[in-house]
Amino acid sequence: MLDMKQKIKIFKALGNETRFLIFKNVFMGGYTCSIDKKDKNVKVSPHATCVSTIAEHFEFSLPTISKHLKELREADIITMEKKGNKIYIEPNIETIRELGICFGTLVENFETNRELFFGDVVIK
Amino acid sequence: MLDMKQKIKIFKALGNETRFLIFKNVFMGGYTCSIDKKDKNVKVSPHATCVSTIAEHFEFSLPTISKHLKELREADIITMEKKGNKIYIEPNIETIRELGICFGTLVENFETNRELFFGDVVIK
DNA sequence: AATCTATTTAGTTAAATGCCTAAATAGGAA
DNA sequence: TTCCTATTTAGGCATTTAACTAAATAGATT
Repeated sequence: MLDMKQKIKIFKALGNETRFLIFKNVFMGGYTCSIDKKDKNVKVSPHATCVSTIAEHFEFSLPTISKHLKELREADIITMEKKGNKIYIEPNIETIRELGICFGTLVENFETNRELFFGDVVIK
Repeated sequence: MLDMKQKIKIFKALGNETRFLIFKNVFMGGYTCSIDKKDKNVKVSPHATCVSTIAEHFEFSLPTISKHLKELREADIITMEKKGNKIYIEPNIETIRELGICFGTLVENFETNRELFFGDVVIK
């Protein structure tokens, strides 16, 4: 389960438009590094992409995108795996699933507590 | 449904430890404004609290807490309703529910796409 | 070995953030 | 009206963030 520090890191990472869009970009997948299409030996999921391929879709410099990717990785919502001189990036679906569960549980508990223990009352 | 700007606002709001804890505090409820217990006419949910009551639980100044609460309200994850000279604060469960659904859908779609359309493949 | 490709690190800068105290506003009670 | 309570606004300051360019590193290719 995600602890508080980890959740805050994730929220911070996604609370910036550029990083949010990079994450969306990684998550949606759809374009792989162009070179890989020629390389028969590179085994990657079609979701995988690499730093410079992502950077192509943004106006920002490569170092800026690299730094953002690092923050997304530290929040554990993407993975970055080095193969050769490139880094393959994929969404970390497990973390996203856990986060979804956290919100679900929160909502569920809230409603349960409210109904069973409190309800809307007039305080006297 | 929550649009992108709204989601980013929510993540930004929760991506700061103080605000995360304030939100948790509001969400967990448990303590109402002390004065309300004496006032038979104030109709509030037991989850409701007010700015100064929240501030009591933090080391930071009242204006700082007030500013953080404003940001949580602008992210639409809490509500603030003025009654008399106090402001009653409650979690906005609807927004949290929607956010949970967003993550759930994201995970679901990811898996569906992966299985139906791609699978892990070797790119040639 | 020299070069090319992919990425990160370092150093700089402007803007945003998170905190503070003091003052202003708004409503309730004496 | 005056005072008290609750909250926000204003202004200031230190830190962090998000961007840049230039240089360094690491691996692949010639």
